[in-house]
Amino acid sequence: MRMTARPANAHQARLLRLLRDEGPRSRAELGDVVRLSRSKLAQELDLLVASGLIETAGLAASRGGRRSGIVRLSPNLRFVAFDIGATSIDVAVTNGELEILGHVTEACDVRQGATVVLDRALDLLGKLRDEGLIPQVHGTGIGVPGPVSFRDGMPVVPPIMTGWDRFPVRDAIGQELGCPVLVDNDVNIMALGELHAGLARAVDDFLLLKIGTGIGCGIVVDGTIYRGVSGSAGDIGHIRIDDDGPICACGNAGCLEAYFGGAALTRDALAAARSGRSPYLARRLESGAEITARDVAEAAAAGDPEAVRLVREGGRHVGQVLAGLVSFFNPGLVIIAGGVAGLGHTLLAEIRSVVYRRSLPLATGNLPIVLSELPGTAGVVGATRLISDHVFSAA
Amino acid sequence: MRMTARPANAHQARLLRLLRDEGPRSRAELGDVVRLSRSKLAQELDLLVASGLIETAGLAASRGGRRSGIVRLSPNLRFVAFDIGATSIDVAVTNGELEILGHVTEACDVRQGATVVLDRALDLLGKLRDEGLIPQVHGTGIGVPGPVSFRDGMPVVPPIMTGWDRFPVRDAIGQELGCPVLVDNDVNIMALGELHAGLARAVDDFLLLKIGTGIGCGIVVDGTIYRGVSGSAGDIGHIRIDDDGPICACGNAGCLEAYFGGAALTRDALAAARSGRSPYLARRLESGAEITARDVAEAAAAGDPEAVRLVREGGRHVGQVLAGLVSFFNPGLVIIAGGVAGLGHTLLAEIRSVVYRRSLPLATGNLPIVLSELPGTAGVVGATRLISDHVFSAA
DNA sequence: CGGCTTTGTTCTGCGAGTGGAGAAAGTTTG
DNA sequence: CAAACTTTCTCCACTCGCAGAACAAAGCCG
Repeated sequence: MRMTARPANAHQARLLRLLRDEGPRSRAELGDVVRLSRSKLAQELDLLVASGLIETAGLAASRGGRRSGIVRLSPNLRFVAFDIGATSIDVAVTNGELEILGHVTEACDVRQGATVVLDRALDLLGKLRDEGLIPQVHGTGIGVPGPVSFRDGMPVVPPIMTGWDRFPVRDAIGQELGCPVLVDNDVNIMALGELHAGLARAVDDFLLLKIGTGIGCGIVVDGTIYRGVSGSAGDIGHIRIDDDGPICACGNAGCLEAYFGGAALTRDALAAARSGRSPYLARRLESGAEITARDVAEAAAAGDPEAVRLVREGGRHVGQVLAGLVSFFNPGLVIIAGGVAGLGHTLLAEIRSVVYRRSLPLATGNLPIVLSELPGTAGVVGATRLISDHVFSAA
Repeated sequence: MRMTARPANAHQARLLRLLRDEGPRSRAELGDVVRLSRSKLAQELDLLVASGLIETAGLAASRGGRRSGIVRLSPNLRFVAFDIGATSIDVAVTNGELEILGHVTEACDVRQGATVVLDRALDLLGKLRDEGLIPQVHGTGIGVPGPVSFRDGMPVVPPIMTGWDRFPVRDAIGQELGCPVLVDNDVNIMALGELHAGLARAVDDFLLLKIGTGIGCGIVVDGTIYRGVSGSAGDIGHIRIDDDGPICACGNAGCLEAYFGGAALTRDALAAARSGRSPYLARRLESGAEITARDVAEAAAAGDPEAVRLVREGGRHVGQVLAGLVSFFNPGLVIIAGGVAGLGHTLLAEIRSVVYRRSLPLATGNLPIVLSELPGTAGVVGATRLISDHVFSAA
């Protein structure tokens, strides 16, 4: 009876994913969902119990006859998530149902390089382990802020992750933790988080727009992440808005990120503070504090007109790009997420207004554009979803 | 022994698609490709022969021992393609291997409405039938120039197809011809044509950019057409290029189609002719001829500077939109097709230049951008591919 | 308590598919 | 030209996955 067992066939994999997504279920209810004979279902469940992946948990209420036995994922199952952001690390541990049991966040500059940052992440995991939360790790999902070769489990020519290019993240962490590991782009794992626990649960094709230090887009086609041929799909930060816009770090002019996103917003906010156009931000600057995107959000919430104008402008530019993507991709849902999503409804209203005006009526007719309802957890949930999909699949 | 048989299981379907794509094959060679025991393979092939879908065709050359029997798709198989364009109808008939046996084209304005245009298409099919090319029709694929509800087999709120909205094209033609019918967007079927017979044969994820009366984009994900949630995916003609560009028929300003595409190019060519900026086009206009996109192509080929400038400008605008799509979608190939593709290498060079400059290096690093090598036939081949995939699938 | 319903378990049988044994057909070698 | 080897085809027995029937166990209801 090994605990590191994998499902032996597609039926077992299906049952595990069902128990993960729907929680404990009686054997009879499972029989209603999966098209299997009662004998076959009982046989596979018995094998899963014997393998230690699931266990029995008493009897369900009667449905008019004999009470059916409940099964659930083993409470000893643990998945680990590392969500590496540009300026932060999130580490979380979940049970088999992907419920977060422990979650720590720490500021950390990704440019310190792969070894430093990953060591820090492992330290944080050690803290959670010390709390006794982790009898054993069954899989680890990792998100990093840049393009990833999913097949190789490593970043490829990432623009902001100095010292990470082709570092074998998957293999290094797999060695360290002795469990299956998958690595993906941080935006992709956020999209998976929304697919698992957020507003996208019933949607097959959707976009997740993440506006933070950078601007990226997670693409879900038919319930699975679309990564493109080199793993860079969704990298929309440098889509052109205007030929004579601000110069971008990438060398071109008028990129979306040159207009909006962490650096651009800080730049504009600082200018507004210095010129005095924004009294709120000017006071902030005088008090000696650094001006960040968060301050703009507060200023806008406080009604500072220049801050509101900045957010509106940003929303307009994001909307212009998103409108094109909606026409092209015709998604069933668009979710706005990321640090700057704290700018909230002012931003959302502006984005909506542009998209609904500029995209095809057929594409926008039934298209919700919403803010993420998973602030801070979409990434880690998505990371565990990624690896659990892998672990809960036929060997 | 019915000729309208369908494969009875997934094995038979697989074998039929193999014979369609690779041509006649010996039983022994088939055994090398499909993972089936010799006995099982022989059994399924015998069933297919009995159903009339395939037939034996002599013996293959020896591979060192007994000669193996060759099988091929029945030469009586026929697929029909209707490729309805904005201003033309193409009707073609193919054999089971999707080789074109007969092909007729006729100018026809799609705005005459569904019944008129489809009757005309059926007339043209009648001509081919009179030539004795069509013993029986096993399936028909139809492409139309507008968004389609693939599930319902009908156009939905198509902008340029007056009199077609929700007309049950699939069911009407199915009734008329007594065979399976599928309807899709004309750009999607061109993409399928490239996937079957063109440069995209070895590529899983690619874009087909069609520049004609309108501008559209076929999206292939993992070897299958992506249609979006309402069937309008790829409708990129109204993506914004500039806020203060020409007013578009859609009501917004600065759409791609307002800059380039059939109507815009004709407009600009006429202006160039009238103003005398283009001597070539001016002569053309004086001779009483109508000025069309084709004239611009000829003028550019003849070295008329203003015509060349028009093509370059157009290519630049197309490239600006395509660059964004490439960053977002990260395809493995981009094919440029459509009537205006006659503008050829001038256009292609300009598009390439913009895309390679403006898209992410990771996305463009190994990205061929090429002209279609299937001038005039991509649509009809794709239409028959669409329906043959359906007919050659397990019932 | 007795009949009815639901659930769990055992057993038999079916159909798909594999792989081996030969027969058939060709090639190569002495 | 015959013998030996190779490849292909056909037939058949056997395995495996699975469904469904039959039966046993457990619970509801009057």
